Amino acid sequence: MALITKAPRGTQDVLPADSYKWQYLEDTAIAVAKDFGYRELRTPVFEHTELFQRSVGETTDVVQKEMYTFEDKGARSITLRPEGTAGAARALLEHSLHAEALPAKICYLTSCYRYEKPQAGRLREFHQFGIECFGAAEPQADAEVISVAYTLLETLGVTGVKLHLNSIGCPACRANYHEALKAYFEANIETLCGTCRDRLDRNPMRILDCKSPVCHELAANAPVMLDFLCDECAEHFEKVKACLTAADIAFEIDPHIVRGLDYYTRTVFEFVSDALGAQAVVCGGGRYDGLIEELGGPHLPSLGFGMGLERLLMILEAKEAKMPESPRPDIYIAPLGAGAVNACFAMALKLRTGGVAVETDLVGRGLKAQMKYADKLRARTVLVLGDNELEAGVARLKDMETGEQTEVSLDGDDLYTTLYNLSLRRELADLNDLFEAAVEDE
RNA sequence: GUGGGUAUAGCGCAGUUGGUUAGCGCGCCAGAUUGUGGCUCUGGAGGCCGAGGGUUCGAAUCCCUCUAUCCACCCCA
Repeated sequence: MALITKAPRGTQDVLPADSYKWQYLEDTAIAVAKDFGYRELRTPVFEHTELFQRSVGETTDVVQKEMYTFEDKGARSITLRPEGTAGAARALLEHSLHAEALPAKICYLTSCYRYEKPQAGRLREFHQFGIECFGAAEPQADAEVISVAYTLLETLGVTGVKLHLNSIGCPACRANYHEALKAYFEANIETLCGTCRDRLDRNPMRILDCKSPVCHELAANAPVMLDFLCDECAEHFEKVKACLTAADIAFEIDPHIVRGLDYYTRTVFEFVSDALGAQAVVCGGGRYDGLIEELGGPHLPSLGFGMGLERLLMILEAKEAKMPESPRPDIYIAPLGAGAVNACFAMALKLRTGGVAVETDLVGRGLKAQMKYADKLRARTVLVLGDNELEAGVARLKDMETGEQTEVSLDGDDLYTTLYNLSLRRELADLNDLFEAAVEDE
């Protein structure tokens, strides 16, 4: 296929047949965040390149090889955001949001861009829901942020997801640990696989995760980060765990979690799904107590998470979680004969203004074809309007599920009332379904 | 960046050791039913067989190159 009719590599269109699912995800995420006091922040798709170099970290893969960076016509180096936290932190400082009551709690829905090789659950343009809690040092903040992700997943009916938790300490205890880890692996350097020898300098903690059997065996006896935490970090971690336990949020300690962005400190966590293949992390986040200072702001201990929306949707579909139905017309109005066209148009407009979803003919189909079309659209009802009906002022409204026809008057609000009653009955039925589902869950 | 699989109609697929006009299912359009959908039947439209090059009398089929896509490594959401 010619390039001109092909979306760029690693990007996806959300088609009209699926967009309602995205609206559902986004609406639910924002609603849950709102209950926890997180208000939406919108930041630009692109930022100054330096922002990401400083916050994400010069040595990370994301900065070194995955950013979409270009020079604009004013000779500025610009980068499409590879993640959401940096822009949020920048906006916080630029508008002094931290000068208002602390903590500053924000959430966002953003597209992110990374030049990677696409595979299952990994795109070059992907979408994140995220939250950030700026200026909250207490362990309850860690638990709260985690509980937002937890609650969202619960609300969406996601199953098969586990919370993995770790603490990577502060820069001081982490340095000690890295030394111990390096010493351990260097003593066994001949046994390590090729990739792990490379990792030794850059990110020794990655070796713990290596799939090669030799490295795996070595890793089993390697020193564990949690043993190297300083007193403050250890205490903080204990309190986070206690807080989660008190709230019945299950977690498992996973000493292998290593966030790939430099700004993380202390608590790090991942929500891992069993439905995703190799890219199993649907949500990842943690604490970043040093980031705001790094960007020239005050000392402002903070934390947050990012949740991959494409991955989230993949899970919902794999697990066949309950989602709303795709939208459908309440009524299809079929004009019959040239004389009825304008009357149909006027009636459609009047109903639409009153909040009814109406479809009518735009392509000159015959009646039979219109019925088929209405069926395809899954219209709940059909009203045929021809000369007879217009003259009599009365038409028959057909219920497309039962085939039953009800007489309605065309003048006055008879039709509107009938449709209203139908939709009311429908809503009551939906409520009933919800109720029954809730009872089943008990 | 490294590896492996795949590429035929809008979608899902068949196409035998190379052989004449490339098929099937679903979907789309129309008719059977002159004012009523779903079921059935009939007909129709829709393809540079991913792109370029090569071998051959002849290529969807064999060879080479490229591209796209999927999966995995790596990395992360």
